[in-house]
Amino acid sequence: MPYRRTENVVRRLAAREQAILNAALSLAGEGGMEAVQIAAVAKRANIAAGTVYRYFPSKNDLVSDVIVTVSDREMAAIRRAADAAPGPLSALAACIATFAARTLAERRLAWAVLAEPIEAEADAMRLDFRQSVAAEIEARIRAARTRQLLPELDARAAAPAIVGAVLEGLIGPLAPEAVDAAAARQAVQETTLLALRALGVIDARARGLVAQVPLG
Amino acid sequence: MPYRRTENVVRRLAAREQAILNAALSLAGEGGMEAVQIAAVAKRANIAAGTVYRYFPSKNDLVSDVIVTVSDREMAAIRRAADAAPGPLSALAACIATFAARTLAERRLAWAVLAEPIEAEADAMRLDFRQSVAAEIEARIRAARTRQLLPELDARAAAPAIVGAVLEGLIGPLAPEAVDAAAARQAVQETTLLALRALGVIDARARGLVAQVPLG
DNA sequence: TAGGCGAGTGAATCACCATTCACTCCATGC
DNA sequence: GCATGGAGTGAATGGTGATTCACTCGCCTA
Repeated sequence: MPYRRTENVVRRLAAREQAILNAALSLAGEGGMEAVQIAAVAKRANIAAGTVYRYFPSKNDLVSDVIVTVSDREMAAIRRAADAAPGPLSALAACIATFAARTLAERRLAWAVLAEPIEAEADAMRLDFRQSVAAEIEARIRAARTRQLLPELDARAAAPAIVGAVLEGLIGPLAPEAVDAAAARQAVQETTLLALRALGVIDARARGLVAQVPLG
Repeated sequence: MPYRRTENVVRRLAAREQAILNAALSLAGEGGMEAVQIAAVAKRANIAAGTVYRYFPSKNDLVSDVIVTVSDREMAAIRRAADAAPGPLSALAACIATFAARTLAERRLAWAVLAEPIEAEADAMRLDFRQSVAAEIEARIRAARTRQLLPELDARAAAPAIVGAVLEGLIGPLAPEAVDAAAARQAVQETTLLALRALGVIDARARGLVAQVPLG
């Protein structure tokens, strides 16, 4: 007769799955996706390599889950910031600035999850994430355009470009290193301004659109 | 007594090295860096795998050489286009548009050489390439700023962002596919306009700065 | 033309990791 | 208590792909 799952066991299983996910996440945050190796994840989660496979069918599934986890968290933060803004234009600004600030705050993880090419299967999740960010920006652009707050432009094409500009400008290999919090804040503001100008907002700074920079 | 290298031999050796480089380049252009495998390169160059190692100490060296080759060619094209422009602002526009157009014309190769993470050693060459492009753009921005043709901005930070916007907007995974030559031309123009607006050029189109789009 | 250098070869080796599986052991259910 | 389901283990396996090396053979020198 099959055993029933004790309350205790259920909790332990869930905790262990979470531990594996956390281990993978922290490894990705430290050394990029290449550091996410089953042996390393297992070690960090204090279990044997084989045990990982009791929770995730394959490494790809694990990596996918890591990406989805990060994606959900980040998208929620971005939407929250944008929704809290007083108008369409400042929502757009908040959207970009939040994405920029949080990305910069966790450079390595963001890079691993957004930019590093990986196995095809997990790659789909990464694409979803990028797509979500771009879609959100695109939606905010359209909202602003509807109210005549932006000049005519191709939102569908502009959104990915904005994502690229933020990533490359802030966490790409050529991006100037932000030494301290002030420098980081400054970099986020500059990048947001650049993005808004690209979309046709000439005087964002004067209008106070980039004043409120989210933490990270 | 060591043999001297006959004229014929020298030519054959050079030809073979070139063949290997070309094989690697075409493979990268078709399937990205992961397609650049010693066995595949050797096969395409009609030689044995071991022979590759008579010409390149390691795969990394081969990949580095591929990147340098592409980099030199592209940088020359970009500089040529910019230098041929009538003024600083149109030089800047030409610089960006040329980079964009040529990148789009060879999406896969450009992606392989500019964006795909690879082994650390070869990665240095890739960085050099990105750095060169960004530096060129940065220089053109400064030149335009000197003549008061652009508003105040941090050229050092803006240049990488422009590179990112072009890459992501044109050949990134989210970029709209350019179906035909007209669509490609259109996409390059849009992206260039976006970049110029980001830098504070409000009426680039009206001023005809993006009219002349290089081929590819 | 004989002798021998060194380019060319490609099967074997090495390294790196994901994945498997025969086994252990603890908690469950009677 | 005792039999047993199933989580946990980690050494062994397998696949992929770079790199090596003992050997062959064509071309150069004398």
